Amino acid sequence: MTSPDATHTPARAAHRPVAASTRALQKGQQTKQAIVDAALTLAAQIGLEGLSIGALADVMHMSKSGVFAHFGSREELQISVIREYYARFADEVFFPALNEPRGLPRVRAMFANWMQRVAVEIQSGCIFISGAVEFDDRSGPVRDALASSIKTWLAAMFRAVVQAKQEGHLRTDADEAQMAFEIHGLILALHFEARFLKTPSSTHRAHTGFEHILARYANV
Amino acid sequence: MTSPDATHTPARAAHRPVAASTRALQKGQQTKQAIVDAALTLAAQIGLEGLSIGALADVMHMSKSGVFAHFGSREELQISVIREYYARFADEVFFPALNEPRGLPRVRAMFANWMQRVAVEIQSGCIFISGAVEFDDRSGPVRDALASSIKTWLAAMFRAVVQAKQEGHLRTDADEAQMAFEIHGLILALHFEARFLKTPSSTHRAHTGFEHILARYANV
DNA sequence: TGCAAAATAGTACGATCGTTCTATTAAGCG
DNA sequence: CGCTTAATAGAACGATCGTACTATTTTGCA
Repeated sequence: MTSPDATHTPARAAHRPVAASTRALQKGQQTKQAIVDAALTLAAQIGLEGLSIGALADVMHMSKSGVFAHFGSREELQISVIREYYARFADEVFFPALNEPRGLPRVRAMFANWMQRVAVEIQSGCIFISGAVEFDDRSGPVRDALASSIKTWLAAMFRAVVQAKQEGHLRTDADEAQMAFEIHGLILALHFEARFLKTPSSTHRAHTGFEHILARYANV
Repeated sequence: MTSPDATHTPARAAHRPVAASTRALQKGQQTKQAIVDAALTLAAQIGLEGLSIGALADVMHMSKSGVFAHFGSREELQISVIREYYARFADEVFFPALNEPRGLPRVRAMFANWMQRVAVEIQSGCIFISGAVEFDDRSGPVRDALASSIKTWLAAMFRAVVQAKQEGHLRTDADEAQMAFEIHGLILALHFEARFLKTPSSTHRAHTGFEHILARYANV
């Protein structure tokens, strides 16, 4: 899971807190980061399309033009939000799972981290899911950024499954892409039923579903 | 799967073509129906929230106020669209499956019809899915209408699974709600990966996933 | 055919949107 | 400190939104 876009802010490469290289972040950069943070919260709730510069300016106690100047266009703001979301997703879900050994343990860790994140997003909202719906028949740079981020993560999950098979943890006839698809379905059903329908048992259902998938694909 | 709202237009009770009872549909009623049809097409593409009366008036070659007068508010228009979508969904997915005998055959038919509909919606868009994302942290009558329709359908699917177990088609330890959840996940993953990511194999993946679920829950 | 009622059009309103342009303030370096 | 440049504010733009109110047209029945 490498960055889907090289124009990423260098300061956020490794760790969250500000000041990365020799020079500290300029004033402008840190307010821009603060704006993106607020925009992320806003977009998670009302969607990337619902995100408005005016509302964002209110939250930030800034003028519309002051916010706008940092991005130059609404699309660029949306793309910044997507990149920030992607970075946090990778930090919370993907990278920690690398501490687990290749194979099934890592797959389990990735799913567990994913579940944990979705559990939070039942309240806050998930930009990957809402964005996919909002941009599913549009084109342009925002859609591209979103699709790129999502594909990168799904590919990482797929690779982990492939490795599990290589390690001999899965049955020899296991279809890795099929397994990844079914896992994705569980996450989507969890998000749908928990966030929209407010079905309380959804988390348990997703966990059980994952065990069912393992029972099918894993060795003994 | 009964209607979630009794104020349904009586003319659409059984079959699509107009004129139901003794008196034919008044002019106003049939243009209203035409507006709802157009609104449904529009909403499937750009979402219930993206639906605007101005754009709808353009499509209909009518004035904004002419369109507006039929509904009295945008919310009422959105609710009409949801009801129309629900009615079509029931006609295409649920009712035909009742021709199959109770139990596994009917479950299979419901899933097959559902799949077939989603296959179409890969191009046109699905209001249940996009609506769920748009209204997942809102409240009000539109959300209520949407949630009611979706819950009605999911409950129908669940009942079919329960009947399958009653008929002895499922293993005695089969958890019906769990099975329904996993099926829902397949549909959501299909919609996500086919419509947004444009992964061509998604339909096959969903079919295979369903067979996996049957292999787990069904008797021999 | 004529007339009441329904259906539709037309216009206007306040709000909000993204964006542009210009002015003002704050920051950072010599 | 002073000066350049970056950062922010302010005002205005055209567009679009949902809705209200008032004509005008069309419909359907006596």
